[in-house]
Amino acid sequence: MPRSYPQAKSRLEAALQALRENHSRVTAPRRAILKLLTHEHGPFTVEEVHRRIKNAGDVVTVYRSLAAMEEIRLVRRCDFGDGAYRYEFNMGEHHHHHIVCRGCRSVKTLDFCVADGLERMARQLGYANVSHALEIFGLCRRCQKKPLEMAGA
Amino acid sequence: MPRSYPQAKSRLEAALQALRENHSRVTAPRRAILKLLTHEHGPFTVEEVHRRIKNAGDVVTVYRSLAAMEEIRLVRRCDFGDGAYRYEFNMGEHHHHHIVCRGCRSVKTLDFCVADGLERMARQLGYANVSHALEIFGLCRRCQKKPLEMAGA
DNA sequence: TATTTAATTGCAACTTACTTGCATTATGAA
DNA sequence: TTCATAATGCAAGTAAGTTGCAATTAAATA
Ligand SMILES: [Mn+2]
Ligand SMILES: [Mn+2]
Ligand SMILES: [Zn+2]
Ligand SMILES: [Zn+2]
Repeated sequence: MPRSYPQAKSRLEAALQALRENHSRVTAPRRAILKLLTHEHGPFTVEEVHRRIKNAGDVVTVYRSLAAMEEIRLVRRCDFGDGAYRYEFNMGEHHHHHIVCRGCRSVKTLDFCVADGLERMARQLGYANVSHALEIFGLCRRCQKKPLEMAGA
Repeated sequence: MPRSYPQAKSRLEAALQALRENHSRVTAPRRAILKLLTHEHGPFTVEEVHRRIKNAGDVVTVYRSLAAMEEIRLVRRCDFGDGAYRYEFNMGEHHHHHIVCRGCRSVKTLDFCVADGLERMARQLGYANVSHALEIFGLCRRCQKKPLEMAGA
């Protein structure tokens, strides 16, 4: 059971407010999606969000809602390279990176970034609008003990 | 016109040899694929490889060939997050990273890595088989001058 | 060189994550 | 309450990539 965030409720309220301020509307599916994202550790795939929520509506709604939330910077999308994007709540907080288990897809957060220097370098080379994607992959302890097929290695 | 690599011919020969040593077979499609990858700067999508090569056979063959070559470490796959994997020749060389233009998908190579420390950290946390993915994104100078739709921003 | 084995290919069908069009519903501003 | 328009649901469409299988062919071996 993932532990819920402290301040989850106020984060939820702030997120709903941000929706309103962006000419978006607060609907039952969006409320449910944001409740999950603010209360539990992600990131989550669209399918996971949809599965875990009552009132999330159609999957298409989850796709569209998360895309809209990304636009207005309520959530971040990340790519673990396994064919499904994942979303996590991030409302203006500093970005971070993950160690992702290739077996169970569990995630450890790395709360700092080593790519600032690279971004600066890219800007010096003339690039605008610079960003980066960084994920660490490995097999977690638990998955190392399981037979390989289960661990997905 | 991309400039061709020095030593391209011997790299190609070495690659074909590596295929043989791995109980793989040297076929016309594979020869053509490796000729492209050793002679021109990548990385390339499967579609690009297929389009630019006579004798590359069916696209499925390109998919399967590149997958096989990745298995035996002749090529590396990278993910620019735009829906199509890309492959570049890399036969035991040190890995590197890229600055990728979000407009034209042109690539600048960064011949060093800043994630070694993170990998070490992951191993200390108990992860095995650690690796990472890192790409820098931006809009290159040329694309900054184009209208936004063209630049894909 | 001829034989044999197993890797590779081509084709068509399939999967999967995600997108789009459109008619209907419902939010929230006026 | 009215009303403009944002969001939704459903169905259909994309697009990258995978898979099954029969036919082909590289290359090991006789
Ligand atoms: Mn995170
Ligand atoms: Mn490269
Ligand atoms: Zn694990
Ligand atoms: Zn560009």
